[in-house]
Amino acid sequence: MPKLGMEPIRRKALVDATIVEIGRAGSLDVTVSQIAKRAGMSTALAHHYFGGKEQIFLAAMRHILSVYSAQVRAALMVANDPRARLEAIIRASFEAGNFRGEVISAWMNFYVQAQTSTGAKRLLNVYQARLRSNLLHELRPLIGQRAPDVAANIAALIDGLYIRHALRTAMPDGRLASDRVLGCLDMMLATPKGKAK
Amino acid sequence: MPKLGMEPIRRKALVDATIVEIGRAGSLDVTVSQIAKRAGMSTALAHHYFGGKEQIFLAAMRHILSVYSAQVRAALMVANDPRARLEAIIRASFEAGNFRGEVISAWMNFYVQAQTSTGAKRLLNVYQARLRSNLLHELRPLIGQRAPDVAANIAALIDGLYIRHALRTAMPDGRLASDRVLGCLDMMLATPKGKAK
Amino acid sequence: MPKLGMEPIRRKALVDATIVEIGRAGSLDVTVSQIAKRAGMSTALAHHYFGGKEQIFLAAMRHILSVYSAQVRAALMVANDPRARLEAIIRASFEAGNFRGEVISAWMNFYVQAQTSTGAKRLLNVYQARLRSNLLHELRPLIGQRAPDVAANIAALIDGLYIRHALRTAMPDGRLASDRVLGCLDMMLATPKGKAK
Amino acid sequence: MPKLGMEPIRRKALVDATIVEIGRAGSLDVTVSQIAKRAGMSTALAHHYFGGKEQIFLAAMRHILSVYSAQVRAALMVANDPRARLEAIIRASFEAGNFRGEVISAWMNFYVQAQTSTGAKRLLNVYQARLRSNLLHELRPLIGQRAPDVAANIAALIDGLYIRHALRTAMPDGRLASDRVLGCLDMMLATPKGKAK
DNA sequence: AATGAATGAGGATTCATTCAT
DNA sequence: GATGAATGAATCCTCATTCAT
Repeated sequence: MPKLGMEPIRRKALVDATIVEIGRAGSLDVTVSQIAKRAGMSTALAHHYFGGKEQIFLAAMRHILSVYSAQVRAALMVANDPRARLEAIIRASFEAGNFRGEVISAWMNFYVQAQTSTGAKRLLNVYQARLRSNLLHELRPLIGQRAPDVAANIAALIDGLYIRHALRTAMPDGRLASDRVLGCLDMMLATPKGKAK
Repeated sequence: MPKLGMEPIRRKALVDATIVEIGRAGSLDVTVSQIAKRAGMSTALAHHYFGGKEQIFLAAMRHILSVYSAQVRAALMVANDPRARLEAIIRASFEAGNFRGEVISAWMNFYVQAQTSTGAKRLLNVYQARLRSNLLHELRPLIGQRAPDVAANIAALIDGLYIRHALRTAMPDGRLASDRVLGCLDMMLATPKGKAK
Repeated sequence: MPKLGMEPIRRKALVDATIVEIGRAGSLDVTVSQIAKRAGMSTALAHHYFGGKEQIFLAAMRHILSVYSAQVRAALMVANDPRARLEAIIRASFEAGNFRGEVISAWMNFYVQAQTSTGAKRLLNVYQARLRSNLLHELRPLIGQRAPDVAANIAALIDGLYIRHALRTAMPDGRLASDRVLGCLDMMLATPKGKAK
Repeated sequence: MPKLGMEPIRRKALVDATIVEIGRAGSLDVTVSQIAKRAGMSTALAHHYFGGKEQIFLAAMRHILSVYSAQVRAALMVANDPRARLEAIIRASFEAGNFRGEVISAWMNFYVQAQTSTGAKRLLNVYQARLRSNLLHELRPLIGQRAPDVAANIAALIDGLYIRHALRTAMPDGRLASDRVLGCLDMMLATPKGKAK
């Protein structure tokens, strides 16, 4: 019965199961047992492949971030001018795949876990840095020195919209959210330096 | 040792201890035992006064929100025109008392807990609604119909800046954060309807 | 506010509350706190008057037994011949005041407590002995040597009917129960020694 | 140490340990810890196999009832006429295996638990119904319409003798007890309808 | 007489993790 | 590779009881 090359399959199953379970529970209070059961294996095997609970969580996080990254990259490919590329980055953040109750919940929880786990903290820092650098790269040609400031605003806005949906009052609507961010973006692009006030 | 009228004293001690411990741990994985010890009493007494762990957490949350509320109200008192009042609301959000590692951490955790606990969810909804209504009230005289949209942007921005500080990379700096929000606010106030894009 | 002669009032309140609470809970898993609250006083006072939980239970038991005793004595007063007196004893056992869900439950629980508490055991032994002696006293004139045997049967039958109602399937009906016992009694009285089989 | 197929072994060990411990304590105030220790395992494992304390108790009860059932069935096999079968049923009730201090104690406690636990209540109802139906089945050919009445008497008598031994004044003697019930039975069988009184 | 305050001890339950097979 | 077996440690919570006032 031992099959060859089971490892990647098992790992993937566990990562997927972890995200689902965190989403379902709405918190990191998810037992290895639940995860393993959903992934169709014993807890012992889960430990065997990942070494421990924290590492399972980290792998799940890494997965979410890499999916998000890939989406951004793909969107950037097909956009031609800076403004279009900014839009691509922003829309990718609220893509249907990411901007779902489950993933929002997992995301929030990762922020909490980052308080404790250096691994989680590092991953979130990578995410923040990458988002900032992506934005900066497209903003510079458009607004030069004001780019860092606007990038920070946009990034905060994105995260803020995420957290505001963590309460699950209404179904998350990615289109609405990215339109809001784009509205702000255009406003900032249009405002000449130091004009306001 | 037993004196009369200990209840409010004990409750306050527990609430304070809870916030400190959540801040220290960076998560809600705080035991009643830790809280009680820091508050200088037995776990049994903590249970006696609050009934259970969740209620202790809720009380801590309620405390944080009410402190914040009081600060907003106080700031609104001394501000005379709408723009000043908006500034007051925003600055209150990043006041030194609130915008501290500990409180930010507690805050994030409450968002997570809101996924599970209806009590926590309700409290956060109250916070969001109150912030929105405060902003709206001052924005309407200034920009009329655009007020709801701008209010949503500002609110998201505030929350986003909070979450961005949850990683504790640098000391949270309230001045910087509120300046950033104010910058955006002024930009939005200055932009005539539909001009951008 | 300290009133004179409160002691008997408080004790009675506690005993009554105990019986009610045991009946309500259907088990001895009743906290001193519940009893004290129902009796309208603090747990500390309950301890002050009785010294401890077990003693409160014993007092409740003693009360039930003494009420029962009084009923038997009263019934015996007005009965003139042995047969009538036997009927009086039996009917008293199933009197409405005793043969109620609550009391049956308490009764059952006292049997259980007798396994642990010598006090409870002693009280139940007194009850059993008194019932036996009462029955014997009336049976002897009627059937002489067969009296001990018949007394034991009747006693077992009474207890058996109690236990059978502990499941609370139907409302306990004292009339039915005592008719049943009386039916058996008359059968035994009518059967000449050694006739059966 | 871990071998396969431990589950039934562990469950049996726990059930046995439960009966012993209830017998020893004379009450249901038995901790899972005590039971697990006597069964030679950790409390965690006990919970793993049974899910909780109440279920352990129910399993113990079910075991006692099924042993009793088996004895009745076995005894019925070798008895040929109704009277013999009645005797078999009655003697089985007081068989040495059942009519022991420990089991009597457990039995009494189950009656108490039935006040709270629907599972326990159901099991005792099954016992009572089965006993009644067994008795009825044999009594009908002998006494026809009087069967239900006599069955109820016999059943109550059996339970009454059990409860009377719960005080553990003397060693329970099954022979004596069943002789007493048989004596009553024969008396009832011999008494023509309505003759007494 | 009466009580609010306080706690130590204990109990059910959960869970991550390890191990032998 | 895979798992059932097993547990130690921890956690929340309850409760009888004591004590100072």
